[in-house]
Amino acid sequence: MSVLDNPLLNPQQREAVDTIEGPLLIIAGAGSGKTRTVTCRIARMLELGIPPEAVLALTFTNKAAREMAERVASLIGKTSRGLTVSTFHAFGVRLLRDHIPLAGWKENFSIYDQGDKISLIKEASRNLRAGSENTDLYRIASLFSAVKTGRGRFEGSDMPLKGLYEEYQALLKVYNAVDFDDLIVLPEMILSAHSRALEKVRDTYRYIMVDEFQDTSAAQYRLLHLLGSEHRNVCVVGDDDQSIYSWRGADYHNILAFEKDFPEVKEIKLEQNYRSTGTILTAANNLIAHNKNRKSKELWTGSDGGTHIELFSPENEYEEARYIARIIRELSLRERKTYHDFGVLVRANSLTAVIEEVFLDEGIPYRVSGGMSFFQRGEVKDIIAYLRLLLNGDDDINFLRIINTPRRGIGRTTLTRIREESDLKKQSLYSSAQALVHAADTPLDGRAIKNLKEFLDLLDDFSLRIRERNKLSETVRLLVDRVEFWGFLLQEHPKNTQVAKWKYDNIQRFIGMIDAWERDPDNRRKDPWAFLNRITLTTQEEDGQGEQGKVGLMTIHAAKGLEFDTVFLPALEKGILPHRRSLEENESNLEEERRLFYVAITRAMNRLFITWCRKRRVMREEIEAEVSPFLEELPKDLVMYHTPETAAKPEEVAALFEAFRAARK
DNA sequence: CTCATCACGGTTTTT
DNA sequence: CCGTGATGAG
Repeated sequence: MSVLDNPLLNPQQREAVDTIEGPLLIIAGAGSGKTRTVTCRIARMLELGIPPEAVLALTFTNKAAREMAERVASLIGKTSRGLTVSTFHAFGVRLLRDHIPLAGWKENFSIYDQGDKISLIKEASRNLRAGSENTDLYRIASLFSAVKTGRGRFEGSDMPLKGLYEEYQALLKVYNAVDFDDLIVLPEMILSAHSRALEKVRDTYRYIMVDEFQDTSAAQYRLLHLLGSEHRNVCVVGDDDQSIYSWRGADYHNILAFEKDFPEVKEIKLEQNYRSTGTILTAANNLIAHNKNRKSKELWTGSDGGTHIELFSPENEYEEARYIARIIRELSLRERKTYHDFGVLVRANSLTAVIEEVFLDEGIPYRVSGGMSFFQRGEVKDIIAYLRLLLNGDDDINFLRIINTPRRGIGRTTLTRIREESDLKKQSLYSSAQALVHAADTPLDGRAIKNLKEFLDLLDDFSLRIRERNKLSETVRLLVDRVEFWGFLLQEHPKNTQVAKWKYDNIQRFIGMIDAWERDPDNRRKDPWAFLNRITLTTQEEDGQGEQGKVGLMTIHAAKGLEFDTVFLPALEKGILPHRRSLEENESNLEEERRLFYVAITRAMNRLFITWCRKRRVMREEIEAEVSPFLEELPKDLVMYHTPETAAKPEEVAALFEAFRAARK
């Protein structure tokens, strides 16, 4: 039986699935069965005999990539080896693995994440003796990113930044490291300049598919164009109304560029929504109609009606959280919903704190996604830093991170000496440290030499172990023991063994993850370098098991692509959604903020609860909160103001709960 | 060189 | 209110 016979496909979807050759643009509204269409299309390709190696599917997040691979596998009944489903960035790594020497880097390069990038900018600034200009490093980092990807210039900003950027770039190269932007920009550069490499890549990936196309950046588009303009079998899927990553360079104008660069493109619109009630969909349609810049599109649904959107304005954020908790409990009792039917979506990570507190207090199980990733926790990053350094001795940033972690008596003076040597000889800190330890006229005192030598011997020892291809998880376990990390954690948290324990557990968990990765039969490349790159590109925590049956608490951004029976949107306040800082940055961000609201609404299948507080505690003070102006853009007849009286009283809830418990026995 | 104390700020969103 | 970074004493 062919994929095309799948009864779940509507005519538009089927046409998309059956259009394999030539450029294809699928405008897929929220909840329009996009994933099904895309995965069926891949299955169709394989069915037609296209070898999996020739198919490249690019997604935006790791999670999306994993899900797509899984769904394709379940469609064709086996894991399709050879199929490439990856994020743009991971694909960039793959290209660089083969070709980076062409750009002047060595093959064992390190990838620097946001944190490393900030450290590197600090380092560059120190080198230039630019003084500790406490200008916002965060902003500098994003300006550098804009410049590198070709969507920003230094004009208009302060002049010293250009020098700083050049130093930053030079350091990256010396450290044999690349940042996230390089993962896109370097492949583009290499492939543009080396036609043989380009031809090889083009011949390999003859069918390309891009999911969440509205989230691609200009640089990513250029890379895509490079890969696909020859064979033109490029299919992009997106929804301009769900473009919410412009701050990161995403540019939904790529949709227009695509139409221009591939004029023979076939366009298919998926406008039937299978997710939400008529009420929710109408509200979403009315809201998004306020945006001027969009491709016209109107979602419709076969199902009608649905309950009103419920509004409520609690006194403060605690009352708001308790209100949400109460509704969740009521609905799970009355309507037999399970906890994972509920999603609480917020604009900013900081808004989750109070809700977590109350959920914890009221015994509502929840899971938070987004926020700091496991791999970015300090103690885990420390261990990762060891590994990075062991694989790439030029990596000064990671050298600096661990040279005195755990404390080994190497301080500022010694470090300054090593830096001087390194500046003088133009070599890495590691090499300079080696040189200073063994030099006859070393400026270091005996104690420093001894400590430093111990550290270097440790590095040499473990670098050998890694090269000998010992089991990585065992090697890391040994390393953690050897540097006495547990003792270090205890020393760092003298008053709080709990915290030390927690951090140590994280490290054990990390080792467990390495172990699992080494055992995974689906991994083709098992070298430590591949592992490190993988986790550097995994900033969002992978949804592990044990997450079933919990309320989803996350940012709106993190909720994209998900759906919930019931959605809560707390803090729908002026200054939060639309976010003040977003508007301060650029007035025109208002439309993106509205899209954010749109994405949030369209996550809901059946019910939507919107709340805003009268007062809210921000930092130290309590401020008067105001309702978001977006709320007025929802049709009045679809909303209903929820007064506490209409809700169940606590006694009633208790009674229901008792009945529920009795029923289970 | 390490430890303690103090001041400060809280990052919108993530590969 | 809590965690991080700078600064100064031992």
